[in-house]
Amino acid sequence: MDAMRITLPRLQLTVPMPMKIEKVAMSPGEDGLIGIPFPEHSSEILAHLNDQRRAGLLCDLTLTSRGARYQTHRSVMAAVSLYFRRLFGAEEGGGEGGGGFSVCQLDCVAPDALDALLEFAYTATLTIPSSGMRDVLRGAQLLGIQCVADACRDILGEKAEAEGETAEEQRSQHIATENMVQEQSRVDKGSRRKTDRKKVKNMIPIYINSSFSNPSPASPISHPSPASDSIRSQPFTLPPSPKQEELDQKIVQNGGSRMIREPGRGASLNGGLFHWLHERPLVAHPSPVSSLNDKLSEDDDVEGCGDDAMLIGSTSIPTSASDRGAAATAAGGGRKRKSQTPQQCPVCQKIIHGAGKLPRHMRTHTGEKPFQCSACGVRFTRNDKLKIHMRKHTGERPYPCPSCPARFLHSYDLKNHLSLHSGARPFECPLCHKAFAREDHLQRHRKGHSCLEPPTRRPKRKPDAFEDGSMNGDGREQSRQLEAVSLQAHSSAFLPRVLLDGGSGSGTGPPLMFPSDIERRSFALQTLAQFEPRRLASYPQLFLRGLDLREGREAEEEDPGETHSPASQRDRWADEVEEEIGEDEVEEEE
DNA sequence: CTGGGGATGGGGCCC
DNA sequence: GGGGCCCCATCCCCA
Repeated sequence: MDAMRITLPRLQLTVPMPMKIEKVAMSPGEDGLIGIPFPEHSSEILAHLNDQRRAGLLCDLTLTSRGARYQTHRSVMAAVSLYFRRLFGAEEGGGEGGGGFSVCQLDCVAPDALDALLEFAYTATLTIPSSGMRDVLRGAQLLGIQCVADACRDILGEKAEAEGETAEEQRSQHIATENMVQEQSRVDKGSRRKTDRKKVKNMIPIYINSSFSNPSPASPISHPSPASDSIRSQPFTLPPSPKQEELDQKIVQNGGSRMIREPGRGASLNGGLFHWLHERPLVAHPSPVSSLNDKLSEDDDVEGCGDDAMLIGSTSIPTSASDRGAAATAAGGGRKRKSQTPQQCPVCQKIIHGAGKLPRHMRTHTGEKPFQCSACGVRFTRNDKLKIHMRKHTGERPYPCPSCPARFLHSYDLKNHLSLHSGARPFECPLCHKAFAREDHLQRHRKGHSCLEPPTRRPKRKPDAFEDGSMNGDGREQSRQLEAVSLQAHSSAFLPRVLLDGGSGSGTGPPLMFPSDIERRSFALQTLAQFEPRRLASYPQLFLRGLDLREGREAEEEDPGETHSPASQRDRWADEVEEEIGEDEVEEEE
């Protein structure tokens, strides 16, 4: 249900839409200047630049590496790379602030690595073969792309090694960089045509301790504004700029066809792909509808499906929803399901249960907040939420604690509070046995990386304890055995196994990923599948794994028969870990 | 990292 | 069927 939370923070639908801007401006109590954030602006700019790069539009820089050519934009490269900043004199206090380079030969950076770094520059996504990690690290160091270099070192376990560099070494490397930049600059100023053929053979590996930060900071993937979408929908029909024509001619003169390499194409696909998403994925732009779907998928991954790619899921909506409801009823949740006609949202196709609930749901799309607090002007999408909000002004706290003077605004606050009195912590981590009073705290605990310490409360299982019949296999004993699965199982129990296996270092293994990027990759894959299937075709393994991964999560989270009782959750988690054990044992036998 | 408060969106029941 | 009210799950934010 929350699979997309990381990449899809709650949409601020009231802001980007022009008709809502007026509402914002008219909000009482907001005199003077107003700030209207467009959180998707930076990502859209980057995406447009990437489109231009792929189309060869407005490119004013060609990078070459061992025969491969990559068209790019100097401004982007200067924003990403300290090396290019200095090369172009674009660094703060720099010289002419632009330079006149058109071709830069970087034979010291492997083509695939350069390709990956370029892709990173335009998408904030680093996609490289795991076998090419060192090349990328080397390239990132050479070009002064610090965040990529740091990530590669982390992955390669060379953090300490890199940090162990002496200041003297870094100084010498820094000087080498300066010399390299100066040399490149001097020659290039002399003859731009000569630059095409010039080989920078004396590039010295450098470590630039820059403070580069991602040019596209994490921003919520929110719906694009209609205006931006209309722009995006227009094909690129602009004629090449004179500079572009010159550049193209130059490329032809140099005997090289224009080469916009796609990441991961060709030989680089041999090994297991390492796909690392830096910040948010920028592989493509979702349409407004799909954005809304994505937004909805925060809560219901299957239900919010309006695009063709997800039609299968869409057709299953009514069944799924009704089944879930029926299952909830059958599970003895308490409330009897009222016979009512579900309504389907025309925007996201989501099935809304309950008569009269569709308008309420639609406001989540439009951003309309018709209910305004007369005291502070805050607006709400729902009247009942405003009513609760008004309690803050009236001081009404209708939920008193029977055990103490505390009173609460919400019934669930009281419920949480009561658990403090009772000391009840019904939500226990099946692995470290840490107990929580609130389910969401346990979920947070499981999702985070806090659950990494080896279990200490219970002894390790005996090797054959389960087989010799001395154990009855009940849940408690099973839990003890689960603890013996080891730290790896502990940390991996809630991660798709393929991801962890990817860390084996094998070049042919599955992709290695950071756990926190699971959802991001999943989203990126889906977006890629929807908007750039051609590129996705280059990632067969990645695509399949991504979908498997996502389906796995959905299967886990969309189980129509699941209940949210602590006991049932423990059972499910125990099952997960049990499967983990089974897999481990199979591996041991092998 | 955890505990706690608050916000948000969906579903059930009722009028 | 529309809407109010309530409960619930989940998330975010802050200390």
